[in-house]
Amino acid sequence: MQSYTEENYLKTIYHLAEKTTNVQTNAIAEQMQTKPASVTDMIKKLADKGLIDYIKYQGVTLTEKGKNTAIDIVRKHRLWEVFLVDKLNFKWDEVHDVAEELEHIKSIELIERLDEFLGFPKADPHGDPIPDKNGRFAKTQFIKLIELKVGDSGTITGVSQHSSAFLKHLEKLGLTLGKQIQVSDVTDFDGSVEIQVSDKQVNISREVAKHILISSNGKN
Amino acid sequence: MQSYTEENYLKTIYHLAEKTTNVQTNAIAEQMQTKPASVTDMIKKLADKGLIDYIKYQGVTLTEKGKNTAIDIVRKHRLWEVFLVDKLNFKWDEVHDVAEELEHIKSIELIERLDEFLGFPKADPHGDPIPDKNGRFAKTQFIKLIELKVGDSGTITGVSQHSSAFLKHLEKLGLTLGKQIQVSDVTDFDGSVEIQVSDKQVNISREVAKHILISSNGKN
DNA sequence: AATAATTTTTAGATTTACCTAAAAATAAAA
DNA sequence: TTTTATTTTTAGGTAAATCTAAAAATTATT
Ligand SMILES: [Mn+2]
Ligand SMILES: [Mn+2]
Ligand SMILES: [Mn+2]
Ligand SMILES: [Mn+2]
Repeated sequence: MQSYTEENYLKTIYHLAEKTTNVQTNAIAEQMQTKPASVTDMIKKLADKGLIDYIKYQGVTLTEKGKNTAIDIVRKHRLWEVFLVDKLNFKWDEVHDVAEELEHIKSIELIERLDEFLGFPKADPHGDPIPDKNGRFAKTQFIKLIELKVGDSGTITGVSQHSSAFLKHLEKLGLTLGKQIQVSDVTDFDGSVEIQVSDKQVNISREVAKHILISSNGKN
Repeated sequence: MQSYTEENYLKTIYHLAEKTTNVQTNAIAEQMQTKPASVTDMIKKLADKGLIDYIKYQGVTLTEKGKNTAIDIVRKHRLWEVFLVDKLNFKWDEVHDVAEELEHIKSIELIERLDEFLGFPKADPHGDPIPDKNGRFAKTQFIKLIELKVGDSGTITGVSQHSSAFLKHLEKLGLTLGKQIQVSDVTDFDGSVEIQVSDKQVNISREVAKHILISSNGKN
């Protein structure tokens, strides 16, 4: 059984490992909003418990056991987010912090029944995949909106940025999950992208376009 | 903002204060499954924070602020229990431990929306009243089943014992919340009570009858 | 290869929530 | 009203998770 804090470290390491192979002390510290010295302390403990492999000065990697634990927390986090949006009518930019707390509730039965109650969802309100109870993810095929060419179309199925500011911005532009879009122009000057959504033309910056994930349904 | 532990102390003190006016250190220790010395430490802290009034060797009482905090936790606990039973199909004897964890999730918005989602319930799965968001309880008029005379009838609206063993026993006898009952006999020998429920006759011990709460609907 | 910069670890403290054992206060019994 | 029993508090310590400041290891730059 892991403490609340240990669980958060494992989850952080898991997410960092999605980007870089070798997860470093400073990166963990930044993500956890703590100091590198504290991270070193916790890293030793997690290594002692067999949850991570650790060589001094060389960063850490999750063991099988550690990875399973992390995935389980990710599963809980995302299921709770679905609950908050689908059942309690929270907006997609309001759910993360509450889910950060709910993900630590320790009851297998609870999460099984919640999963069923929600209809075994495959993705959370941000399009992130929800692993099943065995830790398996349905594999998804995303492409960044920025990579689409003029004329390409697709469906918004995820975002790779979860800040409230970003999500509210998308909401305002009508760019929500499930929306059908088509790229109508790419501005030479600043690389901003003009897209067609629900019969409207909207212009989004390169920065925004980078963080919208599209499941492509055909090029032109 | 209180810690998880502080919240549990406040809730324990609140519940003990329902029974005795002056809540003693040993009683708190027993309830919290900890040692009196630890209770003294925490009591000092809560007094410093203005959540309880404390005179050395004289026990404690909740301040207005402390009482409000405690009631808020009771509210959350009971709402989550309703959620678990009504939405996730838990049985009434399975919800308490999970609710003990859920009650500490800190989000006013969450509990407001949960309350609404559940249809603003007035009682939890054990018949315990749920305070509204201002901490006010709908006043209820219970009488213990043991106090009924032969011929008296009423509706089961609560239990004053929450152990899984007791609740499962009632379940097996068909004595669940909302059931209409009538006392048909009281045995001289052991004081056990014979009651009529859903066209069946069941015999329950004095001990069981003491912990079933009835909203009386007329004597005979 | 030597020096400088960066990253990571150790050393030594702090805070929270516990504990045991012993002392002090209060309550009950003789 | 002493004596005894019970309750409560203090004294002193432990473990988890954090911190700052300084030392050590690694990596990058001349
Ligand atoms: Mn999230
Ligand atoms: Mn998410
Ligand atoms: Mn309960
Ligand atoms: Mn209850």
